[in-house]
Amino acid sequence: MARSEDGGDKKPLERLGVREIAKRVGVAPMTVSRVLSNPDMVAPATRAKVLEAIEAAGFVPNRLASSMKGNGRIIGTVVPPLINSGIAEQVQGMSDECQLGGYSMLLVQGEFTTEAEEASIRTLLGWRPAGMILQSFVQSEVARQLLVSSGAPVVEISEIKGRQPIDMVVGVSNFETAYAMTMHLAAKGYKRIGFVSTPIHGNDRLQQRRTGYHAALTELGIENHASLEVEVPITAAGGAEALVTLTERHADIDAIFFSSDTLAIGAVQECHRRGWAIPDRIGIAGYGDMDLAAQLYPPLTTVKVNRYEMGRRAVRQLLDRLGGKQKLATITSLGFEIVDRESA
Amino acid sequence: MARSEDGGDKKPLERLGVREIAKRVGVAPMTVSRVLSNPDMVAPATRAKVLEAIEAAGFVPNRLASSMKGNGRIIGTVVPPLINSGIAEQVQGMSDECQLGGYSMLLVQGEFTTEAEEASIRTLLGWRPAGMILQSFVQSEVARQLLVSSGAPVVEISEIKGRQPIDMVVGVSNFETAYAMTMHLAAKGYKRIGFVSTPIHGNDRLQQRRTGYHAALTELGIENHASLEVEVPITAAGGAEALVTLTERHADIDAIFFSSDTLAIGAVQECHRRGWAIPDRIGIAGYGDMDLAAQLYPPLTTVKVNRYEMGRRAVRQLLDRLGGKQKLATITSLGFEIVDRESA
DNA sequence: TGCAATGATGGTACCGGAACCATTCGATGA
DNA sequence: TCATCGAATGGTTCCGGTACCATCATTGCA
Repeated sequence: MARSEDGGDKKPLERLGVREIAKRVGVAPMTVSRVLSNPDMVAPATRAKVLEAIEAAGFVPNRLASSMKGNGRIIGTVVPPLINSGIAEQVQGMSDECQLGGYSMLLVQGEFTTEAEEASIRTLLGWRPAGMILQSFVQSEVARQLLVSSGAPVVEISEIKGRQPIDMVVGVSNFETAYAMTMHLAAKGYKRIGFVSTPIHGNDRLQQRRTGYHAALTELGIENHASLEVEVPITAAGGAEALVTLTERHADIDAIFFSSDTLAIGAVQECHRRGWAIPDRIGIAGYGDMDLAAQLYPPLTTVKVNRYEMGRRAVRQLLDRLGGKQKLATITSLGFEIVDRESA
Repeated sequence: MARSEDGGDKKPLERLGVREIAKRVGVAPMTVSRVLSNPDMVAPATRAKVLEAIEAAGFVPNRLASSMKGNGRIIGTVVPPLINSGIAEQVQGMSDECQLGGYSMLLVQGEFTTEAEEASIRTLLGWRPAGMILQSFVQSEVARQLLVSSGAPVVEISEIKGRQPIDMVVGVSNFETAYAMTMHLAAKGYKRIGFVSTPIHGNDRLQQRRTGYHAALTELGIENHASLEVEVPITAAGGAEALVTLTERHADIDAIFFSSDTLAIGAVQECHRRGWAIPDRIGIAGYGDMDLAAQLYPPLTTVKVNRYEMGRRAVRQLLDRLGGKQKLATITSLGFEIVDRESA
């Protein structure tokens, strides 16, 4: 395709750089650089020649080098296991928005232990990202310090209220959502409502959801019983197991609010297995409104939170800040919706 | 926490580098660099002092700089939308393995159009990754050329057979899996078996699955009818829709093989809605064995492919190559399993 | 006609680790 | 006692794009 006219063209290794291209065209390296980042500063004729040479040589500019001059184009992010419901959508949203803004996304898997979190953040900072997006609040004080002194903007996707954010926050009020769903269930006539979640410890979101559930019950004049709450792994099997546990503990339980659709769907399957009618025998509510929720039989009543949008927004915040559009720390609360379907 | 003893310590910006650390400790920059990458070459006493200074200053070495010297620590990957079933697990596997090997993962969203693919690969190459992992075969000839001349090892996670791979391949034989499942359904007594997939065009995997389905039917002495095949979007609703379409077209259809569990699950829900007994009225088979498949009511017969492992293996191949353990192009075929449950 | 303003382009240093080679020094052996 | 060797450490340069400033050529306007 690219024919070799002058001696050194014959597809050498990847030993190409602006200097090499410049030499071939007969201009200065700076001019080539300008064609790449500020095309308007270069005369059309020159620009065309440079672009042609770039094309012919299959030259791909080294972003590492330009990043070193301070124009980082990496958005770093630490996420919990992608398999968890909702995270994938969120990452998708982040990725899409990154690409739109011309940034690349560096993805680091983060556990929730303090030291793992710190390690993840160290790794990220090593790449001198233009900005960072973190799931839930940063626990480690050291990591917090590192982030602040890095000077890069940070978005925490998390619970809206609570701890002091490092910089910006995007999220929903998990308290509100859970409160609203619990009240919704009560309004539908359910008297004894259980609450099932994945392990709560160290997870702001879940803590807030449980608190919201508690607050609603209290407001309804219902006493909170720890025996109405269960923690299970985030799998369909976990949901089924929780249903079994709770109905064994309380024969009169008439509704269960699951902190994740995955769990709720598992519970619905368990009901089918037992021949229990939903919502007559027991009402089931989920959280997340994943794709399957609406298609489920019976359709799942759930809290709809737009995780994709959450991811997009987080990146947008970052890019706006980088673009100098806003200086201040911001907290963006996305709305939510109680999707009332037939399962409760 | 870190107290400032000598004048210049008081947490300046992020203007730290090996040179600065070296100055503070009273050694040469090279020594600091060695502490970071070849600690054994530095005397324990010196090393300790350097580490202490690093710790105190909150210094995080700049990986961009070291990457420029040829020790890239980025594994780049282009993936289809994460929301698609299975991809999330796979990315998880890749990510875990990357971290184990001390690499960071750059994630680029890739569409399946030729130009989008090319753009994604260009972006990736800009970061001079140590290796790359691509989903399905690369279509664009230009992109292919770029990849080859980049000199970095490439793993395509795709269909095992077929096109000439760029370098290494990890995957399963989609032909085999679909062939096996179709034969399995026939062995269970199903006579008229439909095939539902997401859009096949440009997707090697799906093409091979369909071919496997065709081959099995042919071997069974059954003629292939295009009317037994439907393409729908990869959602539960799509699966339900496909079930409707096929049963309307062929009243005598007695089993449907879905190319994704998500579709199959949607179809199962549709059956519940219609009060159709599974597998008596119709048999349903999926592909992927996602978490929910086993918990579904009735449990879903499906093809189990370990996507997580696939991701892990892909990265492992890359790292082995980088470590010089193997030189040749390899094709790794992972096994699969027909999980016979009650839905068919 | 002359000189400042504008636009296009070139030269060079720099970002921050690390490869490469040089140097220092104490220990060992003949 | 001195040559030899290896371990520890230092000095310099380079990777490749680009910020910064300098240099021209051209144009506008007093």
